[in-house]
Amino acid sequence: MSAADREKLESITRYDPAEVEARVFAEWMEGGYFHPPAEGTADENFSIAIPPPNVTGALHMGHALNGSMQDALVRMNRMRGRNSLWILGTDHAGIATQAVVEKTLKAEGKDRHELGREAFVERVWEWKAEYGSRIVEQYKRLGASCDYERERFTLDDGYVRAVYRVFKQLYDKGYIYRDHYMVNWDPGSHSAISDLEVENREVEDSLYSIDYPVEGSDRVLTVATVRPETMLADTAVAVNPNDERYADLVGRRCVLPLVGRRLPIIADEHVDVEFGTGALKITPGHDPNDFEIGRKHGLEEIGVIGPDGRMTEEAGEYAGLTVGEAQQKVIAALREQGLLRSEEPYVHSVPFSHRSGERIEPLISLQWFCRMDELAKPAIAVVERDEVRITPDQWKRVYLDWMREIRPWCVSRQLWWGHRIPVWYCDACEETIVAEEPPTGCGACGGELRQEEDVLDTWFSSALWPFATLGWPDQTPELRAFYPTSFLTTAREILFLWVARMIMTGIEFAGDVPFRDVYVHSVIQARDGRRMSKSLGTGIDPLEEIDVHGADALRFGLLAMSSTQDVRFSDAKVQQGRDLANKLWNASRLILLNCELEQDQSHPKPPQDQAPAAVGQGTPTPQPVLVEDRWLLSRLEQTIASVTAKLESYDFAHAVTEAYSFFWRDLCDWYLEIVKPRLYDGEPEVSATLLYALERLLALLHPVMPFVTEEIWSFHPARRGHLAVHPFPVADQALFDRSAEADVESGIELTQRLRAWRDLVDVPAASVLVAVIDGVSPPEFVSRLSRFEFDGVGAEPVASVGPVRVLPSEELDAAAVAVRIEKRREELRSEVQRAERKLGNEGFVAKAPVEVVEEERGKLERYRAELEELS
RNA sequence: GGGCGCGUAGCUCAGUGGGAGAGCGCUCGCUUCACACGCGAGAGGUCGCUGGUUCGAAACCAGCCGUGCCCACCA
Repeated sequence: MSAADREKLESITRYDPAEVEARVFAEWMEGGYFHPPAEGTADENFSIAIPPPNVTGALHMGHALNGSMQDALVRMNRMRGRNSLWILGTDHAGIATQAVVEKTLKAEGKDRHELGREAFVERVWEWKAEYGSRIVEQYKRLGASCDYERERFTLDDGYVRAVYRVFKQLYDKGYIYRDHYMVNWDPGSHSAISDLEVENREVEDSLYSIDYPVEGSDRVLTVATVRPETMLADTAVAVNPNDERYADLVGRRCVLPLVGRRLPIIADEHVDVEFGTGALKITPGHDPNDFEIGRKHGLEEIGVIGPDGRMTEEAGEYAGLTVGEAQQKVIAALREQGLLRSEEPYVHSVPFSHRSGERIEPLISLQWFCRMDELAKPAIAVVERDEVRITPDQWKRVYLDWMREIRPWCVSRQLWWGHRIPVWYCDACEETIVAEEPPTGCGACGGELRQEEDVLDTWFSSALWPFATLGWPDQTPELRAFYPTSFLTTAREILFLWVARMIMTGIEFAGDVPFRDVYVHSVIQARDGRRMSKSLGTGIDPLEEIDVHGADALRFGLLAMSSTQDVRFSDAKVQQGRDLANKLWNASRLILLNCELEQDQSHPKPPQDQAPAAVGQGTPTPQPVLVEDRWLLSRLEQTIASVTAKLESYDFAHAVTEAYSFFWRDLCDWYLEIVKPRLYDGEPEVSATLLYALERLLALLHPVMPFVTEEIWSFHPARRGHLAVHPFPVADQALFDRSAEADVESGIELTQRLRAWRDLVDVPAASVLVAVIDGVSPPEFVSRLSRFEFDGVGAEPVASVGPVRVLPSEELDAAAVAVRIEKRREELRSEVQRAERKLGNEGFVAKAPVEVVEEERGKLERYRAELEELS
């Protein structure tokens, strides 16, 4: 070790992530480790496509958790020598990005219509150039080992080609079509949105009952509605066909109040006899159910509410009013005419735009749709057959249930920022042309063409992410080497929005599923159990956590928190991660400053050009003789086996806590304390064991805590290259040693009993007690770590702790000892009672497995013997 | 309305048929030559409630109470 390194290790007693992280990350980038060659096959390689964050986004806890999981797996596989690609990129996020830029325009006192489409889009690109890489930089802070050289954007040129190719092919297959249909109109973004972008919220409204006079009769039909203003667009009244009260009215007409239109009275199964009076006003233009009923019965579709959220000319005297104003005016008019029968408070669920937060206005408009049923079929089959495995498996059923009920997808959006739909219209001959490249003129009449104004739903392009990022539709080397990807982690909220659609498009266009494994991770909630959300102000900023505690601490904490169920964010877990990083640093200082490799086994620093994956493990496998060394290595190898298995099965929380407990308890609390005298003596065998264990432990932890492990590794005498590309340890079963484990663990147990005994009889911590051993001597360390000397002579013992007979001494207070002994007797009596009761149960002895019964008998015997001794 | 979860120590959570666990917090004791972001020792739980299955239940089953999420076109 160089003098400078030694000086650093000696002087820095607290790990400082802020000093380390940027420097280490730069070294990885310089090494090019995250940019694998496009070689080999997808089966040999490992790849993940990151769920692309919005360009407008900032790293939030969901990204951080998701990124920690993905990075752990990518790093582990990279260390195994596989070509590992984690592809990174951002989503153009149509509505969100357009909204951001519109806001900056507004601040300048302009709006996008003044600028015009072209200039506006130009403006958004400028915004993207300036701010679009923010989230990518934030992923670097987390330590994410993405391939930053292959960064993609859903609107870059190649990606647009993929989107147009897919659109065209779906159109040619007849899946994509244009129709006047009921859509979710979002007045906030002035666009249609898909069903999946709608969230229902409970709202308190008023339920109005209104009398519709029946034509040529003195009867009335009383209908109930929460939206009286839509009555202006009513085109029928419906009753249930089995409703005898109204059987005679079906086929007749009633008169629409305020408007005077004659409305047919129709019969439809949809109407609930029990609800209200059993009569339902039908507004096909502004209610999704009524729309269905209207199409079934061939009713007229009238629109009285426009895309601007105001009443249209069709609304007559109400034209120009907002929906709310119109409602008040309609109610006032009805009340005046005595047709308002009642008004009562009513709580029901109402659709809101997930994007803008505004209340959805259902209305009929001309939109592009994609029918999904045929695409869904194979996507259902692959999940049924587990060719795409969804974990935890309850989500498999959720996926399948949804896919089996899938409905057409409204893919057009009335925005300017996005993939402009590749459709051209000829006004001269009414020809519609769908093409991947802009056509020069109308093929039929040579007339001028104008392109569709609408853009595609953002999710239409993200659905292609796993293969479009690899260069599809070209048959690129990347596509061959990394498709299908290996794995996807996701929040469940985008299971339908994104995951299902990737599976469908992957099968249809890339010829295979996009990934083999989907892991649906839990949601980290705010500390108080509410949702983390910007608007609620409940978000916790991962970057602040990184600033304060370090990226490794946050990563460890998030993985430790993660679980199959949702959990509240735990500062304690992040702190545990920070403490772990610090302890790793300090334990490593102790080891590195006191251990040396045998001369001929140490290696020079690696040449820069050395192929890292080709470098094997640096420290030679030790051949330990002493029981504590064998114990440590046995525990180490078992931990490697277990942690690896847990990472591979996405059980991150248990993986990290198990590694933690091996390191903290076994290595630091026990092994290091046990071997300190040998360590300070410079004994070669301890050096060999510790350097070996440290190397393997650092490698094991590196996927979870890459920075601190890499930093420590830079001081390790066996280092030949970066840990990021160091071989990942494979458990060496030859080092498993059950008997060493049993011996050391019983020594540990005895040490703890002796320490507890001392504490309870109030012996000063520093004083050494004298005792003799009755029977087999425990391992050497027991005496030292418990501050007992086992070579006493003469005197009558004053107490027994296991095989240890404590001899009298000045520091021992006889009364305290007596109290302690009585306490132990109590414990033993209760244990004996419990065991006797159990063994006295005939059913237990007869039916429980033999080994369980035997174990119980053994315990009883031991307790009785100890009790005997104490009497 | 349908579906899926959850209810275990003061807090946040593990634990899925054989004597209740972790981290944090709390108490007591330690300036022990890696670390006070540390070391040692403790206290603390009728495992939501009620029944059932079993020799044995925190775990399995049923019901109830509480709580969270997803899906759904009753105005």
